[in-house]
Amino acid sequence: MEGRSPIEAILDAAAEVFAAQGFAGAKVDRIAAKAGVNKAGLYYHVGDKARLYELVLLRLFSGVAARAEAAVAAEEEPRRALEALVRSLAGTFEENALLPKIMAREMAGGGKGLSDAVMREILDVFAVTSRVLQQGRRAGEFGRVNPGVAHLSIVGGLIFAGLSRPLRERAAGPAPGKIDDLGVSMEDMIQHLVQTFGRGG
Amino acid sequence: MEGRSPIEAILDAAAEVFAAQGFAGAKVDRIAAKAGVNKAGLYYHVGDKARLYELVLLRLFSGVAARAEAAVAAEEEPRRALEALVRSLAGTFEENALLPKIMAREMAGGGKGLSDAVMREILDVFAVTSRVLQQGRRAGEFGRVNPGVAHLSIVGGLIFAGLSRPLRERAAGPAPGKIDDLGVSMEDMIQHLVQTFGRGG
DNA sequence: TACTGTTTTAACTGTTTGGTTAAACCGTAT
DNA sequence: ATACGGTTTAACCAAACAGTTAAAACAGTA
Repeated sequence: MEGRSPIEAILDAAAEVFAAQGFAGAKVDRIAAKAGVNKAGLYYHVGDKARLYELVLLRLFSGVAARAEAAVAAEEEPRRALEALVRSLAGTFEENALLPKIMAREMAGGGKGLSDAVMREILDVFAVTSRVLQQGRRAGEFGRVNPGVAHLSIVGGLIFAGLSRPLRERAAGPAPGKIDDLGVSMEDMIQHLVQTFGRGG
Repeated sequence: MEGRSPIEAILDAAAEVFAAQGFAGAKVDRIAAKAGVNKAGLYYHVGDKARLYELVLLRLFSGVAARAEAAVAAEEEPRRALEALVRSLAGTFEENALLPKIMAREMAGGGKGLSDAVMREILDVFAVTSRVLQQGRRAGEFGRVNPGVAHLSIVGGLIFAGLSRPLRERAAGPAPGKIDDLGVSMEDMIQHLVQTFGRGG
């Protein structure tokens, strides 16, 4: 917690606490302490708790669609584009594990805390999925699939797989060298999704 | 809120509030008010907030596996058994929409609030999926699929589809007669899952 | 050094919250 | 009547909490 600006430190700390405890469970004092600033400093730099949450969400979600878009654009073949999309999303969710957590919490709450900007980002991701599937179908390589179903399956599957990992590890018991808890790795999930939607329906 | 026992009224109210607001966001006074009892009465009948939450979870999760089990047992043919399983789970999640919400929140929190009993129930559901797939493969009707991948896809897909509905409706805008928000109905999702895992990989 | 604007901080405030208490209430058996 | 278990309730409490304040520390700069 040294080189970054205080705002960045605050947003990082806040994202962690919001993800782990939820909005109501997150205590401003705790976030400030984790960020290494005084609570009053937090209010000075960022604003109140609601604004802090909004900024955290924006930071977490912004760029997800662009990243997926770029990954897809780098591929010509539809099947490769689909795989690039799935891997991009999986990478996003894995590198920034706080995003799925906060997303899950928000969805449980009906998405009341999602600003229009965040909603737009989410829709942009869906647009990428939709386009990839459409191009694949036009090229005669993919079957006819409802793009909404595909998108929900891909995003839902990846998020659910990531979030359920602690549960699966717990269920597997204290097995010392066990690599893939309960026999499911993220790679398994990715390949399943690519195969499912990269083939006909 | 008349015929039921006060405990049932309390647990019902608590489930709603916990699902909508999370554990920290749920206020005991609000739950008591919603249940039509005094806060002290709530403590008298149930206990403190943690115990209340535990009871709510037990009530929500218990029977899910048994119901799926029964649905599956009623079918002979593997493909029908798979469909029965998926429909049973979809029914459970739809009739009791609080379950996916609380589940999502728990997973975001690493499942720290899930008692061993609840974990066992979750594992029992997985066992049903696993068995159905195994029987289908033995009968030569299903392809080789990682049962963990299948289970995560089915449960994750159904839960994610259900939870994302408010978001999709919001994204679709105030369209008066629109039936299936953003073109995805639960039936679409079910049929996709049944087809995906009821065929070879 | 003195001045100015920014950043940091300890201390404080008003409210909300989980949880308790002691008294009142109620049906019923004596 | 009254004594008694189970139940309900208003009032209360201490701790936790989001948010504020006013003063101090700091950084630049003339």
